[in-house]
Amino acid sequence: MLQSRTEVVADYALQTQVAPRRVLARQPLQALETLGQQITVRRGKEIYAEGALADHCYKIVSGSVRLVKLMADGHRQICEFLVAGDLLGFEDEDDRYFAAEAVSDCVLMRYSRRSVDTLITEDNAFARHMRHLTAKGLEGAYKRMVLLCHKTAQERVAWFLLELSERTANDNDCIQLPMTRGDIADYLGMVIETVSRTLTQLKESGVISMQSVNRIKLVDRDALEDARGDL
Amino acid sequence: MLQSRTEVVADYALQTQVAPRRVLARQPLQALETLGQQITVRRGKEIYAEGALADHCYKIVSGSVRLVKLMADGHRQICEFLVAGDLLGFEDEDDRYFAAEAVSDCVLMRYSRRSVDTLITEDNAFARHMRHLTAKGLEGAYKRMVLLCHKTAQERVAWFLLELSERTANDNDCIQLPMTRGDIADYLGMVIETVSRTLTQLKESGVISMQSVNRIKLVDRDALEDARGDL
DNA sequence: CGTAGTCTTGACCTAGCTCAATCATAGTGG
DNA sequence: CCACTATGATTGAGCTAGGTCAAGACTACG
Repeated sequence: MLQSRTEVVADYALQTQVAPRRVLARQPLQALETLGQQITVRRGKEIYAEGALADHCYKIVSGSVRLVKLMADGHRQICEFLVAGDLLGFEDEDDRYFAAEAVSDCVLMRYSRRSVDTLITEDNAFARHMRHLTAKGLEGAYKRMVLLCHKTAQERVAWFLLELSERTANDNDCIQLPMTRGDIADYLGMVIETVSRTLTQLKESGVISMQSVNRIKLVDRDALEDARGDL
Repeated sequence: MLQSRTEVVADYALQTQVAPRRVLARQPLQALETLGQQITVRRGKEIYAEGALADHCYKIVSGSVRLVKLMADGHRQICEFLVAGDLLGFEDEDDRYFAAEAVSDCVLMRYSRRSVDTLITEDNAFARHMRHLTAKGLEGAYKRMVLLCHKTAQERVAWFLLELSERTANDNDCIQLPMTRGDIADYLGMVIETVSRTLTQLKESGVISMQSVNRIKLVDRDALEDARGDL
């Protein structure tokens, strides 16, 4: 299982290269390319800690990342999953509001906060692009808020699967889940058991099938979209 | 009651003038002052609609505003409450993701998107300040996410009351609720009845008292902070 | 005084949580 | 190659917080 989780990483990297929706976004980011150095982070390791000084920003080359907020009462909230191509830690704040952890083995580009700041003040297109990304991030957060307030377990899981299938290019409507059920639960505001039960329900109603525990085939995408409801 | 809701507006405006936490934020925004024109919006009226062209930005002079997302299934999500001093609609997007409505009668400063864009490219301090505000907004959204995922009705309402009391200066730990129970419910991901019940519970346990239906006194702030839990 | 909008309270019901047992899979060491 | 172990996933059996539905109560205002 660990093995398969690691393989996914390579997939993402490859697929993102050709995913058309990223091409547009790439242009203004070329200015970054020369500034960064490449680093790797092993599965489960922290990229940065909650409360740490925000001295670097990152771009995910391959692998996926979770943004984690840990509560005193032991609860864990996953604020966001990020995949290859996504930017990370560009919030304009002195210290991290949440931690970033590698869900699978990751290759990242790392940029110093200072050089990014300079780029933002000097390159208008880049600055505008960053503002746009932040706005999209905020929009996504509000969407999740609606999800967490008003949606049933089925709707949440359906939404999650569709979202993941859109964000990571995939062949034949087959998606790899690099994260555990626990991760999904903490992302969707549910418990592990409910995530598991909901997946089996979807499987039994023929909407999805599971080649392995973390390889899911979207058999009936229309039914899944119905199950998600509108957002 | 309508009367009292309207009175609050004037209070906010006055109090924000002297609230120390706003003073710092005001400096970089002075550049805006000359660009805007003042408008008023009556209680319940739309400032902008969901999906509308985002051609203006606003600053709240007095009154309060809700950001509303309406779902096809009839559910309504209030993404944010904004009070005097807050900025509104500065997201870098072509059309509005949610609608903005006046919770009470409002006085707003309105700026054309074009002039704000120019200011952002020309005034680095202003641009930085705007990035910082957006980052704070995102942080707030993630906090709400935690709230919606893991918190009980009591914790949500306690959090809401404390939040409101911090954001709107108030005398003697007394806060005015410009919004209805329905608004609060749609903000906290609950139903009207539960909001009402929770408020009575807090009242009966002596944590708060209610001078009128929308004027709440925080009798025991410590107990309220306990009820909120940590965030 | 009547009306309309808002708020409160009560009685019920259910989606999803908790607790607990079992199963599946990958990695390990002999 | 085969136990053995650890981690994760599934399934089952209750239980409860909060949602639903329905009936009143309060308040502002014409």
